[in-house]
Amino acid sequence: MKNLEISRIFHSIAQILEIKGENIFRIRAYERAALALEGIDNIEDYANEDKLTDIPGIGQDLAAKIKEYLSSGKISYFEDLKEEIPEGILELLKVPSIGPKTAKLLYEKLKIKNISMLEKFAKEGKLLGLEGVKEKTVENILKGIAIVKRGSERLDIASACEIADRFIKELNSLKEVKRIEVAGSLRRMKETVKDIDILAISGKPQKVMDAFCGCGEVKEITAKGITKSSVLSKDGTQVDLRVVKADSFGAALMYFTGSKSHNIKLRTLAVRKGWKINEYGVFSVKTKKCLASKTEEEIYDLLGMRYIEPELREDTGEIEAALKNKLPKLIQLNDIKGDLHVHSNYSDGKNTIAEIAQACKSKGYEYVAVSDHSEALKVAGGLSLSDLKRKKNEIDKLNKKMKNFVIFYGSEIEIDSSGNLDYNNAILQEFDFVIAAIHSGFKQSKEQLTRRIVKACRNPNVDIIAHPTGRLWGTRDSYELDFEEVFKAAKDTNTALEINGFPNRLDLADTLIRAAKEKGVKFAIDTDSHMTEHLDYMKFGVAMARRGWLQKEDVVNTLSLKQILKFKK
DNA sequence: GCCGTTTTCGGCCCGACTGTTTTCAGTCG
Repeated sequence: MKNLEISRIFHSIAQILEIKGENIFRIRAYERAALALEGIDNIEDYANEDKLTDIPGIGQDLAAKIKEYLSSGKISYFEDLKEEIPEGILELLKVPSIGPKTAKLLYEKLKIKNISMLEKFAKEGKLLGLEGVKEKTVENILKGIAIVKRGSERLDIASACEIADRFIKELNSLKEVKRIEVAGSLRRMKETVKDIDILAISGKPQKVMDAFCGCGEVKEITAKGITKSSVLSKDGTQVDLRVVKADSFGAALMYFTGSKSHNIKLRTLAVRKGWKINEYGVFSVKTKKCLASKTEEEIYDLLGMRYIEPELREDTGEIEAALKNKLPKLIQLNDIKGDLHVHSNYSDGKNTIAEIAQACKSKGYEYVAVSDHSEALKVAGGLSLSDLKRKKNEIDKLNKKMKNFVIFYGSEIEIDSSGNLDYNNAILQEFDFVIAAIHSGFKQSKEQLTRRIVKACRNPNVDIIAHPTGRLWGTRDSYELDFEEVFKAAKDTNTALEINGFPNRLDLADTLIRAAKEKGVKFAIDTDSHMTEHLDYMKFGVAMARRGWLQKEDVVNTLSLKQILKFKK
């Protein structure tokens, strides 16, 4: 992903400039641009159409640097900067409690160039002579190094939800807590999160803070104040709690939900109107009077815009859309009428088809497609032709017994290395739903992988492409695809692209969903369940769809039983 | 370095907590 490579370089440039003590606004411009680029998956399209400066935060200068990187793989300005400040010093900034000023001090006074040198110096007491450094600072640096060493992996959304729930449950039992909510990137439902933010209402913040820091889940307290504290949970996740009064809950929730760039843009808009936004409310600069604070709705309303759902708050056009009253009406969990990608014990799933059907029915669904692996995927118990026959018979029998619910006979079919499907067309025609997927040959070229998926779309029996980019969080990166080609093929052949709700997949990614939607592609939100408990992952799939600005109409499994029969090929 | 209902210059979001100071700079979100 070129956009992420450039984003990282801009971020590094900002850090080097900060160490050099350059103009803070120039530094912010690089940081802002780095953030903006994270959300642009088709940066080459912007460059080719000469539209780079359409991206907020990208002007003439940065556009030229992006073009330079796309054509040469380098940004000469960055190469020059690295001559001045060794790149290794940026490593020091990863240590919590070390920022640019400290990094500069460590490099200039002691020639410390990396974390292992820093650890050695700290343990030998050699940092103590430095200006403003005493025992406590050294202690914090060593703690910080321990945190970096433990690894900075981001938490998957499901684990983060579990940790947050445990804290919230414990705090909610206090009579001093009037209300408590998750905020931060978890409320925005980002695929992975770095830390967990929790916001509470209470008139007795000190009591709440004491309870929070004393939670059974807490391993270490990193900061404890009257209204704000940070702890590390037993599994090493940072959890922040902020306590405010009921009057400022809306403003605090907004501030604490972010994203940072969303907040900055709102605050900038407010400044132009002679207002100031902080976590306590919107205030008139002149009269100091509070104009709105209790709910998020009244704040957005005051700013002259529609309420913006948390999943959209990334400063990728949602504020402009809200001002023009052009926000989409986002899909909701209860719009979903069925799950089209579920594994049974015929392949590598745990439950019987009857159990799956019952669980789906009790969720209020009208249908489920039991789509086990195809024969080639032996490791996952892919079904032979005789298995298929047995499975079809069982489904037919169950369907005769079930009322107001239908089990579809489905399969998740292997796309082989040249784009052919595992079963022949005569067998494929038998299925109610065919989901095609790549599970091997990830290292092929972008062209080969694209051709495989496009070929699968063109097969008249294929209804859905499962987990289209194959990424597994923390294990495997996406394989490379020409998305323009894939989206076009999906649109032209009326093949839905899957949004896979399984927490370590969540694939397609939100930015790609949005790009595909603009090309007119339809989607299926599935769970890829391997046991009935996994059916709950639908909420994560729907969250990704919402982050991709999808409406009910964009998603095929919001269709009623009658309607979806018309969709499938 | 970006940006514009204060438009080509002169602004640029805002506050809590910590450690080391004795009023504040640095870090973080």
